[in-house]
Amino acid sequence: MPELPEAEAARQRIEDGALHRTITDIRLGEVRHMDMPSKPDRDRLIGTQFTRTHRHGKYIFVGSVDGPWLHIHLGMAGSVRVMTAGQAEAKYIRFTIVFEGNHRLHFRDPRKFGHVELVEDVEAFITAKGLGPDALTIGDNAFARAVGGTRGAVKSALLSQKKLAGIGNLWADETLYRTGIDPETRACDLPTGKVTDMHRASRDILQAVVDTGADYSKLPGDWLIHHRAAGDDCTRCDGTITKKTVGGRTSYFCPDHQSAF
DNA sequence: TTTACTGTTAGGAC
DNA sequence: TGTCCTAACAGTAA
Repeated sequence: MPELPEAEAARQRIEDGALHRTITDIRLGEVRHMDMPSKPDRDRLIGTQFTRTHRHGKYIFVGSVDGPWLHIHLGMAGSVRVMTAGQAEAKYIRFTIVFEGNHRLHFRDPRKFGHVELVEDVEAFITAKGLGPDALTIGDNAFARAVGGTRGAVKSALLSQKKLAGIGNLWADETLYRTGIDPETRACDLPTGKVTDMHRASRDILQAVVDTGADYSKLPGDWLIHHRAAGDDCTRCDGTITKKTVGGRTSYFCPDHQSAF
């Protein structure tokens, strides 16, 4: 369920298990309708080694010192695993990098919303995509500029990768739940203090999820993530969790303690 | 069998 | 020109 924490966990797995090994082969699985590197692009990587990783929002990059970067986006259901020789293949593997000794980096994506491509320059790529600052490292002022001024629903602002890169549906809801803000509130109507609260909350939430390796079962029981069902009891007041579509996304919130401004 | 889904983006409305 | 919203993408699982 990939948002920033899953992308960071994936980057870490790549960092730990896929660097400094010579690439001997690249295999594609069933990739109809998916964007994947062309044969010439794949051939460019054969014989090289990855030496570094980078992540911006939900976008993952793996690169060598002077070669191109491989960009992986997990989409809606993608995941990355490093496998050693002898480990069984899973289903829905779309892209495999084989290293010497049959060490493998797998990109698994049942729903095929993810993609993989070669990128020459990470900064230029981020600029071209129009991505905002990374949600984990953005400062107070930049956050206020990015999210504070817009006229649409505050939840839509949090979800906009152009304003702020990395927050998805789940952690946008979690942020608003913790800060007591109705997801439909116009961002420009929020008092400055509330915008700061949102920044702190989103950063703390994302960092906490990253710290668990994006294992939701290790997150505290009073988080909204464990109560995303209409009719569940609110864990912060006597209210009831309610479901509503905001900005085209399913949103869970508590109308009792999440107020409009 | 029907419905919902964590992300991104093209295209249209305002 | 800019901002915002909706629909569509593909496949699975409840």
